Amino acid sequence: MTPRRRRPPPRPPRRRTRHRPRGSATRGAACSGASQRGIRCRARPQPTIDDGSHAGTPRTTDYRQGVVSETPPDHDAAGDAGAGSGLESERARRSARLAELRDAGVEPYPYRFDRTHTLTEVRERWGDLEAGTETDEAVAVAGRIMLRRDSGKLVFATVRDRSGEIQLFVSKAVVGDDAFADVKELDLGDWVGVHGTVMTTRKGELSVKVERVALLAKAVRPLPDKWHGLADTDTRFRQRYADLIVNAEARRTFEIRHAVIASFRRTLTERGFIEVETPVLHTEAGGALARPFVTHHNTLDLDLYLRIALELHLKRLIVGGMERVFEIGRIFRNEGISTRHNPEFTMMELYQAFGDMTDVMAITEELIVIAARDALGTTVIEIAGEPVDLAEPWPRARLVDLASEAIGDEVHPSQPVEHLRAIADRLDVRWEPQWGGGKLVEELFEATAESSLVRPTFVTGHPTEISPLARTDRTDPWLTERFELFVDRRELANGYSELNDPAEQRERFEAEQAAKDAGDATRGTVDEDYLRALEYGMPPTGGLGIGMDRVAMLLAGVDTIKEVILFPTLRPEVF
RNA sequence: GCGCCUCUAGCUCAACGGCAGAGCAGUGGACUCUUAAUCCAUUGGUUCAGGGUUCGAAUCCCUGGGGGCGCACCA
Repeated sequence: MTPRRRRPPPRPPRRRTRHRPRGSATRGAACSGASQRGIRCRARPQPTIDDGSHAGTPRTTDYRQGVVSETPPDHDAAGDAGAGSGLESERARRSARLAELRDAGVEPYPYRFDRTHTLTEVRERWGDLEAGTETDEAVAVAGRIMLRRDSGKLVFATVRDRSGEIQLFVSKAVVGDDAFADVKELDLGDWVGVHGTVMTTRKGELSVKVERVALLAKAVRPLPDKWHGLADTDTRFRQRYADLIVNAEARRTFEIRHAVIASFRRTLTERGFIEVETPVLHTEAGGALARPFVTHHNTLDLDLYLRIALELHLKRLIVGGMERVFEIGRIFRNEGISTRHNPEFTMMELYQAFGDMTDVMAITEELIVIAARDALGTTVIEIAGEPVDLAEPWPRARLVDLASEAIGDEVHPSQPVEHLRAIADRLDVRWEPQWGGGKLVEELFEATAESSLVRPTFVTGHPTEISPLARTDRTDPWLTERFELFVDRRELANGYSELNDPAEQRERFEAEQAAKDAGDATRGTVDEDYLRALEYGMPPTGGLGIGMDRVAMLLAGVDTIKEVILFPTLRPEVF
């Protein structure tokens, strides 16, 4: 069992993403959202509804009576609102409670609350109090009410802040009748600020003995099931806020993601890299082979592309003498969506002057190993069910050798295309006539060898044809000094010795342009400004790109990119 | 884009051609040491939408919508 499987004890294992996509919270949300705007829930062709006058519509009438502004703030109204059930009556009941508070002169959405401790700080400081201890230590804490246990003249509530949870101990005898009644009116999901003293119960549960409770924000909408949380992946991603409230696994995943990115920044800064920010809006979409998103600037009346890579601007900075630069930024590719692909994703790219491919391979290993240590406290993770120690050296193998071995026949981009096409046909690999030997060899590699790369592996020596920005291999003119890092059959990183000869770069660009003109939309164009930059002289340089989402996936142990992106791209919800 | 799967109360799930149900949440009540508190009572449904088959449809068929998975594209 690896540490990353650690879960808070009281909860059962959260379901992994793919099982049972059940329930349809989306609809519920859609309903209430719509009714706020006076639109009838579940849009059916029913033209009499959308005129805003709901009085004659039986199904919408009853719960509407409870809505704040229309409700006389007394208990009867709250009672009426609570009659019936379902989301709308629940929202009405909670809203009516808001109105009552306002009427009583209480601001249900105060501006601030000064706390003395986070909940984990309380636990750290008083965690070893013996059972049945009362202290005079006054604290002010804040959090969301997650659970409540009501036993007559005592109420126990579990509140949670970002750091952790703690129990509130509310005694009628301590707070008085009125305040006790107010506490009983609190709902699961409400944010509260609490003044009290630290104590432990007879069974030893560390608690805050409440003296005063202030409502910090009312939850008008009920929380998902307190035990099962949300199961429907659609709802989890669309309503990430709700997912984060009820799903500890999701919170943990994004903590890991944060730790990984923070770790990268720290490591690179320590090694003399400067963090920069380059344009997202490009006039040419270069640096990778991918379809771009197109957008438009009105005043300039100019079509622009969202960047598909960071590469070309960063290398301009190497020309400018910045020597070591990196950027962690969002990239956009107008391609398919899958468990491994989101249209926008986060890439880290770095460039190091005076180095080559071997330097950036070393940095790749270092970055990921240190990130694992920082995020998980260990370098041992589980990949495809097997424990793998990332700290062990990662094997390196040439792409052509891996492909040849998997095929059982030597392949190399220098071979006649007919020969390579015949092998492709034999292996049922589909090819296109404009592909040269390099592209064919890459396709053969992907079809045969790639799926066996589970443990971290550097694949090196990609054909020149598919690597227009990488420097030619010093021992083989058909290949480049390039590597890709594969882990769990996924490409995680890509780096090379950067091509810095402006004349050769122009030839490569022209080949890209020709391929694009021939109909391959993913291919590149001639970037004249970049060529001009190279003409000023770019020192020998090693460059690297790492897909941060995929590193986060690897270290968080999740198998869908949507699990590491807070708000993944989805079709718009129908309200 | 193609194939397969899926959608039932606010949430988690039953019912699989014959009266739409449970747990949680909510509501009313009991309880001064609970831990998903417990106990008693109880509200809540256009079964994703539309059409069809049938005496009868949540269930079978068709169309549409959302989502998931696989393939393709890519990182």
